[in-house]
Amino acid sequence: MLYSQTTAPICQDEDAEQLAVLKKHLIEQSTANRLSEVFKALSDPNRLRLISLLLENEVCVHTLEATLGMTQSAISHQLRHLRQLNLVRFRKEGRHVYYALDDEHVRDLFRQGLLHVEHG
Amino acid sequence: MLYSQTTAPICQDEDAEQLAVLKKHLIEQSTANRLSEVFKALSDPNRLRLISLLLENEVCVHTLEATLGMTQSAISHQLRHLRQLNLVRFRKEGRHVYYALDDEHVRDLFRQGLLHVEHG
DNA sequence: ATAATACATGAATAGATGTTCATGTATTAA
DNA sequence: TTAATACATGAACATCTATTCATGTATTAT
Repeated sequence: MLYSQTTAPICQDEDAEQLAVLKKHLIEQSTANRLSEVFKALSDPNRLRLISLLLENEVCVHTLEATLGMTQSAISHQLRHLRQLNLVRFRKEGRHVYYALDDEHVRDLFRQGLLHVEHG
Repeated sequence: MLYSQTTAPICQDEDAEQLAVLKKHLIEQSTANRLSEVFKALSDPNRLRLISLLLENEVCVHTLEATLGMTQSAISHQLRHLRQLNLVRFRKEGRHVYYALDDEHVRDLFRQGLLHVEHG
């Protein structure tokens, strides 16, 4: 078979039953929204570089700045974004603030995506 | 331990060796760019709904329109986007055009993301 | 040939997103 | 207490993105 689909091509005027099958695959709008939020968090190159640093370490903002070559402000804004999505946690210690990734789903998706991109 | 990181907190003025370890985790800029492209493709709710239909079936545009409740134009634009990223293939048959997902990485990421979102 | 169907596409537009700039707060050092 | 360091945040701005609107092309039906 040229096209390795599990079912035949679906076109509504041909088979009404197929249409019903298709509709079962359609994800809910609310599911789509939540799913897109997760992927959106991983959709920016600088945010991905930031996440790659937080993946296995607690790191303070200043060190992120030095390592990423982004401005402190840009990093803080990105961290705020990730905080609002509950994807990172932070801990204040003296005048430092340590951030770490706090979502296993994102960690898993990041790693899987990386595997695919690196040798896919 | 309160924070289950694999290494100690990293802050540059405390330990230069730790900084070197951290830098090894930082992904390349080009890797970040390519990775973000993949996740960006999955970052829009309507596109996710569209992809959910193409995940296991070849479907023609008109049926996508009827099922998704989006305009034909919006769907065609999204399909063009996915085409340019080589994420879908298409096949013309008479006056119909059948689309199908053509990237296992995206398929895997979609499914994994869905699992996490649905019962995570 | 003419009309209708299926799909594509450029332009315009509204909204989202990421960065910078300026400034503010909290903690430590001098 | 004064200065410096570490970080946060609002506003402004430029860019990107998704949709709509109008229109175009190709195929089939009449």
